[in-house]
Amino acid sequence: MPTMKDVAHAAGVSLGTVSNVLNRMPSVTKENRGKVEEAIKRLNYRPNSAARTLKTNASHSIGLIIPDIINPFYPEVSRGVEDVAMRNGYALLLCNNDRNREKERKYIDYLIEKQADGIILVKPSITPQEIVEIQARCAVVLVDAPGEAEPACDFVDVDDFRGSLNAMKMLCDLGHRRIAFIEGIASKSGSSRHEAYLRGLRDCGIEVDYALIKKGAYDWHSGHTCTTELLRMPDRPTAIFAANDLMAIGAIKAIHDRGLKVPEDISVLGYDDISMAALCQPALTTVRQPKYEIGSCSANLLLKRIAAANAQDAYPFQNIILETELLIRDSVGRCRKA
Amino acid sequence: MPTMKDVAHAAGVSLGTVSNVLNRMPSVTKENRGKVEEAIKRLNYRPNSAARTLKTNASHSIGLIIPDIINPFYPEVSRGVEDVAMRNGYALLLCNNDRNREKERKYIDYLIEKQADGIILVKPSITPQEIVEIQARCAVVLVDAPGEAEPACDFVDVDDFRGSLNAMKMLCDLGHRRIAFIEGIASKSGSSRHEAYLRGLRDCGIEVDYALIKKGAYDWHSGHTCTTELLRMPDRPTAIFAANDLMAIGAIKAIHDRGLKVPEDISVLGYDDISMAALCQPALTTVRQPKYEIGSCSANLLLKRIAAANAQDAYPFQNIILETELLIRDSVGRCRKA
DNA sequence: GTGGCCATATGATACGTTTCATGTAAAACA
DNA sequence: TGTTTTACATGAAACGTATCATATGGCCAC
Repeated sequence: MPTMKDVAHAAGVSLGTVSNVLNRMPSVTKENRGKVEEAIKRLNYRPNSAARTLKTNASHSIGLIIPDIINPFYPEVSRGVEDVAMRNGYALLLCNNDRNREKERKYIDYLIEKQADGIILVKPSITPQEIVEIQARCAVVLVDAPGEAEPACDFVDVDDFRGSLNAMKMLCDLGHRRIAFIEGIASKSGSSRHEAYLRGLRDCGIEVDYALIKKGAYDWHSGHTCTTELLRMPDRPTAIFAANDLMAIGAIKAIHDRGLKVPEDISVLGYDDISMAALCQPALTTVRQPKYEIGSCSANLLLKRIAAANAQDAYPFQNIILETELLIRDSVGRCRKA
Repeated sequence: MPTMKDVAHAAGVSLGTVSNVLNRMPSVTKENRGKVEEAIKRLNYRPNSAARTLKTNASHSIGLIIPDIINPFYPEVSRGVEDVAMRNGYALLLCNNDRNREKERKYIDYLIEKQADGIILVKPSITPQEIVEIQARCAVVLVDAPGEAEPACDFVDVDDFRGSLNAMKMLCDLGHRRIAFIEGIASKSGSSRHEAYLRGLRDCGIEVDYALIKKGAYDWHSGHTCTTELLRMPDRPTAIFAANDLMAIGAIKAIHDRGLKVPEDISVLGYDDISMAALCQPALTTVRQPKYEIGSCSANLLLKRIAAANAQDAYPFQNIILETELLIRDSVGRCRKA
């Protein structure tokens, strides 16, 4: 592979001049610039980014650590990240940690070793203490981080409480009084939805029936089994709020299996708006999370932080809260039960 | 950040010894190894992979260029790639080209500049000539490449012809004679499915009715509109074979919109087995593509090629054809029309 | 014609590794 | 004991780039 030295020789100029041409420095005569550009083309020269990284201490790549790209929530998030990264000349290193603490640690170390300029950590399980250590080495943005001990860090979150409360209000407005909740695995966003469920009931003057709260696991299957249990109740719910779409779709399936209809017999409300939500039968009424924006905002935040770090100016950590949107489709209807 | 030199100094040994410890060379005494390891821990030293890449000419990272991670087909593919890559100490650089020739070129150049050891190109649109040029710089594996001029390259494909033919046979065996086909955008895999459709009809002695062949675009919407047209025909089909699941789901929706039932009135057959296929109503009978395996096989092939290149031994290009699987669910039934 | 100034070009140096030729001391042998 | 072999350890050199102090030459003012 040809190097800058080869280019310099071929163009009859010095190494420094080639460097100046490559880095768009103004102090190069038209003539030399032309000679260098010609030589680059002729030799088919490509810069070696490893050498550049070694010298400048900037790899122009960022890492994205997510639970699992197969989870229908994350492709859009990662696309948002990638678009912003690439638009700014940054490459994206993708890592799936399967919500496994150890894998997460390993990936972080790996990205640091790869000289990533920054890392976006989605649903991190590491401790605030560890985050501080990482920040000493590269920029960090947290997405949907556990809230208990919010560390000094940039982060992006979704206002799940507001989104869920809003959805609950709609259910109540449609006359539903017996509303079940299928929750997910414990997490900040999960507990926000749970709290909003309780608060929503209270706001409407409905007493909580804890038998209507079921523990799911964010997957289709648990939505199905939880719903089957709910349907066996003597006084079954007229609406089900599932903490994510996958469980909501499982719920619809369980309702159909029982020979009942959605939304005529039971209304089903989801959360997330994964692509399948619009296509299932009936189309799922759900709370849309701004998935792409989660990714693009995180990436923007990260790039700003990287730029600040390079310029040695520390500005305060930012905290972006994105809003949800209630998407009214076909799976929720007015309560028919007098 | 501490460097190897700092470690060497702290441990009271030479640079070479530290390097030998880091690279697991056997020729280091237990004593020195211990001293070095202690120093590494104490200083919290991390290797600088940019320097290593510069020296060894191996970045231990590979690129994956796909159309779009949001397309439900690709998350699993990319997960397959990532698992294999990471298991072998390679990082994954993810790029979405939106099936745009220019973006594809740009990403390839970018990956080469980043010193990627290899690139997996999914549905590439570049020319065989260009592929040869890239191969001079790094390993390449092609997935679902246009077949017209198969270049000298490793590649992974799916036997779409066989998979589709098999599915067509099932439709015929169930008594269907008027079978419609909704095709996708022209591509190798697309035309295989089309050919298998024609061949399947011929094998069963059914004459082709070109009015039953509609041009879709692999998206939900085109499946819906094509089907709506088909349903308006005086002698409408009893089965629809869509070239992918998204269009099949659109077809089901169109059929429902018309007040008809799947599979009682019309059978619908998909292709791909995206995650939503199992969850839609009725669950979609479809031809499963081994998506994860497409990714993992490609990555394995690529790593082998990289290893061979490093060892200077050129072995013949490999050509892996993966098989599909017919998944019989609920959207296809026996033909009711006497 | 001289001195000073600006614009541009030069090339040595350093970044953090790996590698390899060379050095050293202990072990093995005669 | 003296010589050869073995086992490790050493540190200089090189990978391809960016940077910066220094050099060069053209231009202007006096």
